[in-house]
Amino acid sequence: MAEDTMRDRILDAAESRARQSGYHGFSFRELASDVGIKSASVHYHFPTKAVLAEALTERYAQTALERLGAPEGPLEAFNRVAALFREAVEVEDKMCQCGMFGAERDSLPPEVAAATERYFQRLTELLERAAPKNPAPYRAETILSAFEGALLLVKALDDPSVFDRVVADLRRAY
Amino acid sequence: MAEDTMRDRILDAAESRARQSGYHGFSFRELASDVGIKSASVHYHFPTKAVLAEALTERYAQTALERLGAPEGPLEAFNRVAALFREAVEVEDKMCQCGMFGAERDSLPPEVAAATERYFQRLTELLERAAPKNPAPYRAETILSAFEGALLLVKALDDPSVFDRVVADLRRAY
DNA sequence: GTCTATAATTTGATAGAC
DNA sequence: GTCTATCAAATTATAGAC
Repeated sequence: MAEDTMRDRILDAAESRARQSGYHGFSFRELASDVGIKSASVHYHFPTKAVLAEALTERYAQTALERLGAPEGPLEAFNRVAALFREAVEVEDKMCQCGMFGAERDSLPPEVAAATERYFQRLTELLERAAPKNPAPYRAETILSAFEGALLLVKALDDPSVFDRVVADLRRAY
Repeated sequence: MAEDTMRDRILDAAESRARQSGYHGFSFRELASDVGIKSASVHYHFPTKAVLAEALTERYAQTALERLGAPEGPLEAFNRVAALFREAVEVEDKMCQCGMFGAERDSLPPEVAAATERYFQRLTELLERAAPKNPAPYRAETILSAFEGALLLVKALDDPSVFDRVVADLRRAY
């Protein structure tokens, strides 16, 4: 969100809409309107929707992974990931973008599906590196599932407070 | 899936496509093609897409809640819900339909959003009724989050085995 | 109930002027 | 880089014949 190039502003608009409506839920014309240009000009920056969505996913993944860094223990890893997901709920009131694309995966252009998969692979690795087999072998997948699902429940129930309860409950089981 | 009326066949096709691509990811023409009629004939059964999606969500919710019944203890409730979600992964290889619509909620027609919300409210109540404050107050939301998120991770990572690991991990923490 | 035909709008995408 | 203009295809939905 820092850079103010038109390319980034388009990606900002795309991220907002994709996280609310999914890949099939936004159009070039809507993005163009959001940033104050015409849809033909969006195609100058991103030739196809697949290219745009791939760039969007890469940017989202890079930003998230940079913010997480390399936590040293299982608790710090848990807390950092929890803080990251909490921001999606409390600040942006939206799904995780990769969670949205992950759910839609089978109807996504292959390069977008692949970029989405890479994000979750890296997130899983980051968590497992911080908590090797402790307290259980696949705890990383459970934590990610619970967080992604908590965002989903927040939207489905229209109740942001669900997220904090799930995190507290999960922390207790840690 | 039992009744063989055209109405039910259309809903079957809609469910399959909605669980793969979301509300914005399927069209009347595709459904018509799936069941061997023309899109105008789909409109005879469901005047608008919103009406169709609402009926679809009601049917999905009713089927799921009937199958769950009224489990007597927390373990039985956990096992029944786990079995229900497992079927979505192993048999149908698709998202939970209400999970999909829940994620897309803010871009859904209001009646579809409302039907989706009701499903999760009832699921939560069912779990809380079976496990009152045991072992923790909001465990029901955590379990639902983990299951919905596990389906999402299965799709995102294209790895069905994620689901069983998450369930095993969750059961351990029970 | 299903069809043909069609309306009105939107979609992703391209050509070419400036 | 952004525009106007345009395209071919797809979208939800309706009217009316059979």
